[in-house]
Amino acid sequence: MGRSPCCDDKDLKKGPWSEEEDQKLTNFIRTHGHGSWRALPRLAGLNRCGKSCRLRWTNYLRPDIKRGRFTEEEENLIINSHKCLGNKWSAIAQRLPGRTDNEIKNYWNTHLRKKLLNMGIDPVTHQPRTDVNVLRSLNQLLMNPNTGGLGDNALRLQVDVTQLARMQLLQSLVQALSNNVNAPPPINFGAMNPPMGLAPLAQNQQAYDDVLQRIGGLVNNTVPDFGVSSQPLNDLQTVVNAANIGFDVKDINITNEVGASPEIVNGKEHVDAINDDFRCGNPSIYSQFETWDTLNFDVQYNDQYYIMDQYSQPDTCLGGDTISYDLET
DNA sequence: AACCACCGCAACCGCGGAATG
DNA sequence: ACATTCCGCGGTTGCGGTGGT
Repeated sequence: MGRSPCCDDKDLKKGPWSEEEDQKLTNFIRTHGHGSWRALPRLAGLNRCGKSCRLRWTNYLRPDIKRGRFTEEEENLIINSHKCLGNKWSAIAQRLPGRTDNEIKNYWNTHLRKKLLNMGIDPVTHQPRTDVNVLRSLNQLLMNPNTGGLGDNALRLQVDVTQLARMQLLQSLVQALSNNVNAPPPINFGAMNPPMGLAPLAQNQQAYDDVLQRIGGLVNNTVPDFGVSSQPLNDLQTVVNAANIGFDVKDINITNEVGASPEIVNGKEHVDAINDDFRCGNPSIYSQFETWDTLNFDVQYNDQYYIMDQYSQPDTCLGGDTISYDLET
């Protein structure tokens, strides 16, 4: 019931589109718009069903479609969006101008899924994989003499396992902190880097990069609720303490470059009530977080203060969107 | 050169829900 | 309120290209 008989006609052509068909479809839509997809094929002189025409147009012929390889930024955006939205390809596509849901879906299934699996991350939950197969392969690598037995690989694996345990501990910790129903959602750490040294940032490029990456990782994999209290700040500090990164979060604020007047909440500058309420899991307000919002972190490290700026994607923004950051003393 | 396996991608299929009568 | 039509979405398929043997 309620099903379209659209493609029942056995005389309708299926399969790859010819250049002539593409031309007919493009010309018709440029002149008349697509209107009713069902009526379009007849009006345009095409022996196709409306559904096939719509698909060909939206996935291939549309003039604003971006071709070519996905950039690293696009990859990150897809992964971050997938973390929050799951397989909502059309919703994800809205955040990548010029990319179609079909293209993103294909790219996910052929590249990104495997990439995450290779990184030991479950592409469904975006959590570190702890399933039997992973443990088995870890065990095999540890025992296999061809991989050096207890050589470099084994040591690296030990570090991985330690990191895994550390992450699970941290996640449990934050979970416990979030028992209050009014508390923000638990923070998802994603993959963590090995602990950094404590050398002064300015004299240690690696440490500097690690802090950037660690903060980026924390925020990037977090969709913090910057709600009407300073609770998220407390939570982030808790995380920072637990992760033993070695700096103090002094302030968090969001500024907005698209016209909203910042307001002060508990001494913190916020964009507005809607943005403050922004959180993962409520797609209806995703679009409220505007273009080029900036997330600022003031941090203290070895008695020095740093200002961390994180810029969102140049589109609507999900929490955790990050493409670049600057560190200023 | 021939065969095979794998991969990437365009296109199809079927479902759910909104719109319409 | 109900039946029917239409659209959009996510899952799946199958073809063509490519690389390995």
